[in-house]
Amino acid sequence: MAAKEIKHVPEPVLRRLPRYLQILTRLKEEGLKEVSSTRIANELHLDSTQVRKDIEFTGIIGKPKTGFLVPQLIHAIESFLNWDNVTDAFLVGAGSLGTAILGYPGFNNYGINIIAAFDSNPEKAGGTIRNIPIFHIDKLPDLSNRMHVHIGIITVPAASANEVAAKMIDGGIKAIWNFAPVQLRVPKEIIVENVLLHASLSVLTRKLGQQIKDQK
Amino acid sequence: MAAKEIKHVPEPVLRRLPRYLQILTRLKEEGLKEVSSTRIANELHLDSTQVRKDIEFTGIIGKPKTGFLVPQLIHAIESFLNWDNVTDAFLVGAGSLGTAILGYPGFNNYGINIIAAFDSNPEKAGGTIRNIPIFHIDKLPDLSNRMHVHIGIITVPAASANEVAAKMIDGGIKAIWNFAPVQLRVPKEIIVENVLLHASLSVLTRKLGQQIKDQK
DNA sequence: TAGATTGTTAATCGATTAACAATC
DNA sequence: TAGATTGTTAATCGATTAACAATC
Repeated sequence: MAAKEIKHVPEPVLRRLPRYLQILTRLKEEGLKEVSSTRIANELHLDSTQVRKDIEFTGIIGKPKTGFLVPQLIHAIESFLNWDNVTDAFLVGAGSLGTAILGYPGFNNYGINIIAAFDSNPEKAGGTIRNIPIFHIDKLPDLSNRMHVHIGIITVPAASANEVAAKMIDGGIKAIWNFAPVQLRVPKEIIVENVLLHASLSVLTRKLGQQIKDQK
Repeated sequence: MAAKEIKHVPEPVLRRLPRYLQILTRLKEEGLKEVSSTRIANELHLDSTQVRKDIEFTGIIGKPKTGFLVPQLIHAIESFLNWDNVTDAFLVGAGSLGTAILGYPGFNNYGINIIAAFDSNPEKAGGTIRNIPIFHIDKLPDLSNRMHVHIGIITVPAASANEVAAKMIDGGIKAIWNFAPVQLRVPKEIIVENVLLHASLSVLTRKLGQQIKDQK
């Protein structure tokens, strides 16, 4: 008997699931009990087959003619993304972006809980931002190891991002959410998810530039 | 004679180009004059053929054996992304995320210049954040039309994002950079680029959850 | 020259979309 | 029942990667 097959989940699927969740949460509030893949697909301008295939990854089975049970589907997606057990995280870089992320109340719904922030500026250490304590960056490895923190968030300038990543890895951090526009050099077992705002802007500015050019 | 063929540029290409730019800028500072696709590919863990193909879109021709001229390549990518002429933008939602984006000095390098911010809170109107004036959201359509602003940035909560988008479109805005975790309902000629932080987190939390599970 | 690198065509890979029998 | 929807296989599409002659 073969071990339970763990099917590889394509990243595009992982990126669509929270979008389904957003729709589902809204529909649940509206009192809807069941939803079809067609409905979800229409709201997001996707193909219904794609939605069904994505949902299949979560292990949920639908019913012909009616679709999927909304609460069940919500629970399945949340559990699939590991959002049902919230993981502690450290944030490094208490500048404006870091402060914004510390202040965002919603991340607990997305599976992470920021319990401390760090900065290289000694004047910031000792203070708090929205009740989250700030420490000097040098304390990170030790604190991280002692508290078994697994997620690190990098919101420092590009020039110091790799240095910060090294300290995180020292501290036993396993996954890095990186907002700095640089390629992090880390061992391959470290999970890195980049939020590259410049890459996002490039899509927007190029398309806009082309549209304006086309009109001429 | 056929009109000059405008080849479709795949989005993945547009997202990689600014990453090349980041490497190139660094190498230029280090005094490097020429760079090969192999070099760029290695730094970003990509395939060199892919890098060459991406560069081909910008119209730059390299030289066998030596590669591409660094300053020429930088200029070509910037011009391709329309980053050489900076476009004015309005930001709506002067909360923590909005403030962080207003405070980020680097966006001018990425082709946009935020000239005003808006908020629904009348107490914020009249003030400034980092020298950028804040107005009440109701003023947006008129101001936008008069100043010919083409880019709008949405940093309001999900619940009000569509309302804001409607006001932007009223104001003649053509491209929206959306940070709210909702699907915007806009006419198809409006360019929307989403920064979905929850989608990014889903990739991270799922991978981390799996890694931890695999170790058991 | 010898060898590294380009530009480009062909092959592969993976994700999306189409088609359709099974089901409630 | 009739008809909408599921689950799944097959076809298509598009992006990535491999191969290689041309070039400096």
